[in-house]
This record gives sequence, C-alpha cells and structure tokens, in this order.
Amino acid sequence: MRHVIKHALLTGILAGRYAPGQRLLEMRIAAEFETSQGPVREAFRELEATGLVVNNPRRGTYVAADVAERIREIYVVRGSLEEAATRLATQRRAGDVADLQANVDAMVAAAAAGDVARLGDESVAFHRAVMVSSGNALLLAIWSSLAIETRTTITLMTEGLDLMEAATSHQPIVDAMARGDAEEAARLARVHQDFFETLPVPFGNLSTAAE
Amino acid sequence: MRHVIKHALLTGILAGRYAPGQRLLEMRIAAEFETSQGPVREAFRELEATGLVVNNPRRGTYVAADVAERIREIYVVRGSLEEAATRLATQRRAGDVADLQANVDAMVAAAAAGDVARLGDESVAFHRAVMVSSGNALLLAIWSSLAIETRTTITLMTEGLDLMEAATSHQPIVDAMARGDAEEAARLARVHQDFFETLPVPFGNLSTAAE
DNA sequence: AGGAGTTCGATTATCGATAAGACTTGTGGT
DNA sequence: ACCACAAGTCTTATCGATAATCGAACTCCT
Repeated sequence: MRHVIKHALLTGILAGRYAPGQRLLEMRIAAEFETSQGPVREAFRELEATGLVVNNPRRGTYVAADVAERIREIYVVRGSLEEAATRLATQRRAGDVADLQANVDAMVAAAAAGDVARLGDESVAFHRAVMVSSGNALLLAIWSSLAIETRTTITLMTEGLDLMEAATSHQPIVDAMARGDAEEAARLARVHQDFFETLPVPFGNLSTAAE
Repeated sequence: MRHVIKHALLTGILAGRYAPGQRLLEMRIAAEFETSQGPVREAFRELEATGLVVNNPRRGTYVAADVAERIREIYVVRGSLEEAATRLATQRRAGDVADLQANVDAMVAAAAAGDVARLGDESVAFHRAVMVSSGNALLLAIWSSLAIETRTTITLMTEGLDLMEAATSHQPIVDAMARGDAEEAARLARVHQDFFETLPVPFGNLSTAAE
C-alpha cells in the first residue's frame, strides 16, 4: 500500500496534480487512497529523500515550493551519478556492451516508428543497465529513487524534441564503453544529461502522460 | 522520536552493534526505545535511502548483509556528488572562499591539538558548506541522507590516520575554488573521497566512538 | 524414508483512537 | 486602532489492537 501511495504522490507531483508548495494533509491523502495515516506517513518518509517533499516536524509535509527547479536539479544529480556509474561499468564490463547496444538499436527503431513510449522504456532500460553493471548498489538505489522512470516518458512526450536525436545520442557512450575508455564514457554520460537540464520543465495538463 | 530511533540505528549499525545481515524486528526495536511500531517503521523507511538497511515486504527489515561494502560505496557516491557540487559552487562563489578557508584553518588547528571531534565537525561543516553553496538543494538532500555526519568522526577515530594530512588535504580544493578553476576543484573533490574508499572499514568495538 | 499438504506461531501491515503541539480566531487591555 | 493573550480548532505524532501473511514444524500419505 505505501508503495502505491508513494508512486501516486510521485507522479502526482511531477504531473502537477499536487501544486508546488502545497500542503499534504495526512488524513486527506489517506482518505483519497482509502487507507489510514500510517502508510501515508511512510510514503512521505521515502519521498523526503528525493527532495520533492519537505517535512517540518509537527507542522506538516509540503510539496517542495520549487518543484520545477527541483526537477532540473534532478538532471544534475543524475548526470553525476551516471558519470560515476559509467566509469565503473566500463571497467567491469571489459568491452562487453552487447545488451546496451541492443537497447540503443531498439531506441533507434522506436524513434523511427515514432513510438515514444517504447523509446522511453528502452532508454530507461539502457540507463538502468549501466547503473546495475556499475556494481554499486547504492548508486542504483539513489538513481532509482529519483523517479527517472516516471520522468523520462513525460519529458519525451511533452518536449516534442527530436526522437531520433534522443535515440542516437546514446551511441557515443556505448562506443566509448566498448573501447574501454572509462573517462570518456563517463564524461559523455554526464553531458548526455546536461542536455535535458536546459529544457524548460513542463507542468500541468500532464495527468494523462504521467499515468 | 523517529529521529532518535533513526540516529540510534544508524550509529548502531556503523558501530557494529547491529550485525550485518541481522534482522531488525520492529516490536523488539520499539521495545528498546520504549515506543511503538510506528516510529520504528518510519525510521526504517528513512534508513532505506542509505542502503544500510534493506526491507523485504512482509518479511522484515534487515541490516545490509554487506555493510562494509555498502559503506565503501557511500564514498563513491559521495565523491560523485561532491564533484558536481564543487563544480557548481566554484562558479557561484566567484572566488569567495573565506568561510571554507576558515573551516580548513580550524581543521589544521584541531589536528595540531589532536582534537579529533573538532576536526570531524569542521570537516563536516566544510563539505556541507560546499554542498549548500552549490545552490542545488537536491544534491544537498541526498548528500545529507548518506549519514556522512555520522560516519566522519568514526572514520577519523578508528583509522588512526594522519590527522594533519586529513586537515591539509582540503586546502588544494579551496585553492582551486579561489582561482575559479571549477573543473580542477571538482576533480580534486572527487579524488579527496577516493582516498577513504581504499581504507579498510572497521567494525566492532566502536560503541563508544559512535556515540 | 521422503515429500506434499496443513496447522500453528511469529511478525508485518494496517487500522482507529488518543495525546499533544501549532495555528487561528476572538477578547481584553492599552 | 493595535498588541498581547487565551480559548478553540485542526493536524501531527504516537499508541494499542486487529488482520493478514510468512515460515517452520508437524502430520499424513505413498
């Protein structure tokens, strides 16, 4: 149950259903999900780690006042984590990037077909595979907590950006990893995220996209 | 209350009072702190973010089986976050590093006096100041969730490492920031953490140190 | 004896109620 | 009219109890 609530709050916040700065009343949320206070509070605690919600003891839990900025910050953090993970993964993989290449190929195919959802899924799979193969469980855990899975498709859908470019932009990273050039791969992984940081963060009217 | 429990579990795990892989029974912990299940569960949820405890739904919460490795992983993540934060902070500070220099000076003084606790506090203050001045609240939030404050003093106390070296190793970072050399400062910040990653992770007999 | 199915004990997940703190509104004093 | 104070209301933090699930021990059948 708490997972359900956590996920719903997360997508709700990212989609703008819960406004920036809005107070999240425990009992109200509990009522929405037809549950009690406990699970809601636990979901809050997990969400606090992402910085998307803030808790003041005895005063309540709020959606971060500046969610838009916070989302942009996610890309910086994400870039930083992926840089580290890519460095480690390159070393551990020793040139074996078959699965990653498969993801990129699938992305290109999806982009060609205009299949945004598929492109998003493959992209998430790609980045997740890199995090997993870094061998650092904490990196993966934090990366997962950033709600990247949730964000990715929303971003692709709302920006109207060049899908093919989004797909092929992964290739240089794979190439560097295949060569075993850890530093270059890591650098590319970070730059890859910087791009999204510059995009405007969309809000509202996303209820459908987020679900 | 949940903060008390969280902190106690944290130091308990880091000090080895709770063994790696040990199951953490909610009611048992609740009894130890003369409280009820609720606060304990909330503390668990917050601790999950550090990867130091793992939860299997309906099966219980456990201390990570490989705490030692997990702690080493923290340094990688931390290095990565500090690298990003230092890069941003250098740009935003525009050469104004007076507060950081003061921290370093205090560290050197503390090292000279053999005041480990003070050295630890100043070091935490230094790194926190960098994170704060990065202007990225998410970086700060995640960094904070890594229980770095708790770890620092323990590390300094148990390793028996050269205190003066630990203190002066911060200087090059400040220098690079003062020059406005963001990339170099960022690189140094990461390397600064790599050092700790190579240290053996101590366990047990730390009950005193952790408190 | 070996294995599948079943019962029982232990523990988590959730609920509803209570205690206690914070904010709001109203009141009296200046 | 303005400020300080106080009662009342709302919300969080915590508690104790219940429901649901897991794992282990046990039994029965082959």
